[in-house]
Amino acid sequence: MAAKSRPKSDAPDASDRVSRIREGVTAAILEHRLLPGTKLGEDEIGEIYGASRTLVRTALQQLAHEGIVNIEKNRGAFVARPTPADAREVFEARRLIEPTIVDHAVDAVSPAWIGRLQRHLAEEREAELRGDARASVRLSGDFHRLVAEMSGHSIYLGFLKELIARSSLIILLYRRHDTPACGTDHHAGIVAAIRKCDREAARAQMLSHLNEIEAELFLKDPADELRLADVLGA
Amino acid sequence: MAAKSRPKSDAPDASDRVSRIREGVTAAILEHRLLPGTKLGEDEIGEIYGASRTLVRTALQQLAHEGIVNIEKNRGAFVARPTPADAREVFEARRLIEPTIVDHAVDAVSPAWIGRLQRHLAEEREAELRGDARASVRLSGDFHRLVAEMSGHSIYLGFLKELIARSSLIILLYRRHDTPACGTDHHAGIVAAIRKCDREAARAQMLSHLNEIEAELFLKDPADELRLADVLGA
DNA sequence: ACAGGCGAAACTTTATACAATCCGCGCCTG
DNA sequence: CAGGCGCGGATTGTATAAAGTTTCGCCTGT
Repeated sequence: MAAKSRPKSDAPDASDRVSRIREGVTAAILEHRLLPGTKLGEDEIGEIYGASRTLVRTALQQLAHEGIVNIEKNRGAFVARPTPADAREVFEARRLIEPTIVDHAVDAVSPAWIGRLQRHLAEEREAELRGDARASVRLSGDFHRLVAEMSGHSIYLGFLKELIARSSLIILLYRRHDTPACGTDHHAGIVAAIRKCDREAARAQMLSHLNEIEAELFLKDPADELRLADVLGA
Repeated sequence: MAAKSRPKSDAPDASDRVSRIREGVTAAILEHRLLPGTKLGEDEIGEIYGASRTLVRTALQQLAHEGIVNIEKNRGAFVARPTPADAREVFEARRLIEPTIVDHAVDAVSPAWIGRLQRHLAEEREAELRGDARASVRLSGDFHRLVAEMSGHSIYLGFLKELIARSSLIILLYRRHDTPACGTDHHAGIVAAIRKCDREAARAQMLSHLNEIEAELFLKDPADELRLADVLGA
């Protein structure tokens, strides 16, 4: 048999050059290395990744569809700058979806999954101890993504990926203090509830976790100085 | 053939051409004119819309991101063929999101919106009376989209657009009888509840409406003949 | 007659060249 | 001296051509 490996259509890493660009930019945004409003020139990115503008363009279009990049006609692509209204919508959606996700995660509980979750918690703790803020932020988002993968619902997973990426930008823009991005203790509590197959506790802890994150944000009133801030911020 | 490509004096938006392609294909899928598995050749579509493959490609990529088109590497784009498992996920997501959407729609109630909704109901009834199945299917989906627009939550709206498009494929694939796509009576009941600002009734009616739609589907067990059917169906 | 492999055609993918558009800067004018 | 106008540079949008891959048909060998 011609043992030609059949590449999965959705293999994120590996040989897909478009995916490499997309994930490189996404990682930079998730780690707060790219700030909202930053211009993402096609030639510039193409130079960095050694790719043609064609590939860069498709990657940027995908990111635009995910809501973390804005493409302005004849102007170019920019890292998105979510408004406070966007922020409220994102967190409301997360409060709706994520408790349901953890509920399904309980259905999929297994030693392998518990192991993956606990390994992830260890990584998070290590990054925080090391004071690596960038890794910390990225891993906090990855925790939520991991739970969504565990739930086995590909649609919820896709939605949540978008919400997490946008949340990263929101936290960067509107967080009050330099408090840790996502309390690791909360994550540990959620894992514990999942392991004990305690649905209600898991849902409740996820919900309060999200509420605490949003409570740390300072979301200006839309009618207030939002317009002014937006214009001046550009 | 080169002579034909003549840009109009004032092209409204070059990006609009991509949108026209995307919306044209989407409408064809929503109206059950394009069947799952149909190959969407780039040359073919480009010929139809008088556009270059570059534009067709971006449109198809957007549709792929919405989940109604599958792009297989080096093979091309095909209308998606949701599995029964996908169908269950889609309807579970809708059961989660749409009751919340109608809840928010109640907050936005106004004579203008009630008017739009009732005008839409009239359109639906007319199409059904006329026996126009294609318009009927499309309008049924449009009703849900309209309520989402009324809710004012752009994120929910974006998610729901995806879910509706996929639902259309699912209904086409798995509906048992030729029952009307979406009971117009249900829609009328939902509008009535919204108008009366009765949150609980609106949520409950939306939920039971979705349940009835899913109940009319015949979703084979995944472990059953799914694999076989998929292979033979191609 | 049938299985297996070679080859050509068609398609997607990628790169490059061209055209259109926008922003900034300098000049001219009032 | 201030403000408007027009030109130049740069960047994006689009089309076309080259390159790679898959698929299907045909041919040959057993």
